Amino acid sequence: MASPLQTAADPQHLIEPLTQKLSGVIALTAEERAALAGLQVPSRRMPRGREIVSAGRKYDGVFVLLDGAAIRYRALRNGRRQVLNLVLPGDFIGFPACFYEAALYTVAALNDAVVSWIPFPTLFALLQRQPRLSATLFCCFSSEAAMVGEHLIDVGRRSALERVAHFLLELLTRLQAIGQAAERSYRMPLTQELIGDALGLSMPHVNRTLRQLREDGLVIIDGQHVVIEDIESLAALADFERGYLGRFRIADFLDPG
Amino acid sequence: MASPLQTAADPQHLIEPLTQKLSGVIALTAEERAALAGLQVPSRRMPRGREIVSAGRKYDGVFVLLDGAAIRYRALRNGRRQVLNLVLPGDFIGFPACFYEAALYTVAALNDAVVSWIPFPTLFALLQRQPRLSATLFCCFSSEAAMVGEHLIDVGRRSALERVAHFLLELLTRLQAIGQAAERSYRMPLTQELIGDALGLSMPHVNRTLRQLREDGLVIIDGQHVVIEDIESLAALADFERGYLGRFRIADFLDPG
DNA sequence: CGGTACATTGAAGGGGCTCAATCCACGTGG
DNA sequence: CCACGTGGATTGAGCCCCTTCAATGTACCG
Repeated sequence: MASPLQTAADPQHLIEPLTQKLSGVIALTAEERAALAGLQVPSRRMPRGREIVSAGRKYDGVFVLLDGAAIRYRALRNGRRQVLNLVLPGDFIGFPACFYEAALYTVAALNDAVVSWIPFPTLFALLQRQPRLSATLFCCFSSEAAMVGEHLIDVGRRSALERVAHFLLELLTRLQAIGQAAERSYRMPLTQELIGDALGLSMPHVNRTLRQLREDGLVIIDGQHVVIEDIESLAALADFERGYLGRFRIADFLDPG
Repeated sequence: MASPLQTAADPQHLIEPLTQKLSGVIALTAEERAALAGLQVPSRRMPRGREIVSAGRKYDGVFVLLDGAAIRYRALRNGRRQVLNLVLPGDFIGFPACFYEAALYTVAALNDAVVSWIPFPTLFALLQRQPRLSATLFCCFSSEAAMVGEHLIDVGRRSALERVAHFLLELLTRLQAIGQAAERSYRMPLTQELIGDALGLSMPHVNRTLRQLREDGLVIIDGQHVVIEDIESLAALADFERGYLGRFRIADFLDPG
């Protein structure tokens, strides 16, 4: 089944997760909102498992994930796989690889997802006309880079228990930011095998670690349903600081429009 | 001893490592070179060990490393430390943390270093007037983010031997790009302890791993002097692809000026 | 000459991996 | 309606890579 190309009947709706994300960084003017809405980007449905970006191919633009979830990963020659990050609605797909001759990583849909496509000429024209959006985009890219940085700290210098705890808390915070998590619970989009590939652990050990967290009364996990029982203790265990997911301060340096 | 503030008597010279780096992405016009040279940024000498950026503090701009070397790292509560990346001349200091309320990581000079300071208003004004430079900067940030990404793959899914091999090759490539390495040799700017903090290994094991690489005839290490004996075998061992350090392709999408 | 920083090497222990079996939920077709 | 296949979760046993702890070596410097 070929993925049907949806006509962008309602571009305002389609680009909305991105607009919402950007407006969390600076207060967007009406003109900027109009410029974003005017992008007229087509959206495309991607079935579960489909590769949205394939490592080694080249792309003349960036994708934005509008609905669903995806993972960015690299498959190594020895059969192992490292998941770099989880892509959630509003996130760009293609950074930082999009400017390279060949994509560095593969991005695959975790479940049925919707993505839109912004060609480079369109993107650069937008940024040239709306310099404040350009600065905001720097912030978004910074945020993604910071998440990979925290991820590196996780994998490099934390125990399995600390890693999983940190992972669960980061996911809670990110999902809350886009309204897909309650105060202490959410739906886990990854299998235990993928959690292992993200955290540099084997699947059996992910399972054992989750069991330990459960036995310690820190989390409840039933299938995909995750409940954080004791956020304080979990955050202490994981040395979790949500600063890197938080607010930016460039608004002070930009003209109001 | 307070760090002496140098008068920017020769800004063209001072900003040169950055200009050289940017001109590796796109061919800079005379106007763009002049705009960069006109930045009039003061440079400052940082003695070995000095913190250039301290985690938790806030900064109203970015630094550019002009000479020397530095590490970006996070010190964890449990006393451990993770080095995120090595900062070399021409690299920005402050990305991705610079847009946050508080710096996420600490950046410390490895040896006597020279940095320049670009306040946000100056930077944003430059980018607004020179949109091609803005796009080029996106590429530079992409490159830094990609290096952290590769670093994550290294630490998450490779053995100690593969990690160290990959690390040595990445360093060779990066130092060559700025003319600080010969075809197969360079001066190692990090101690074995710091290599361990970068690769998620203990110092004794870094030592043993280096010895193994030496015994296998892949590298020669004598103090700070590193010679890659067998690049092919080392690259095969490390699964090293230099693509992420390589060329960009945004030039096609930008007007020549 | 003593102190500091870094490199080197050994011994012992543990955290996480590998390999393997089992279980369960679910969908699908006979 | 049940047999079967499949994807994922769960659990166990054994082992190995890497850590921790510790001692020693060595160059450099005040």
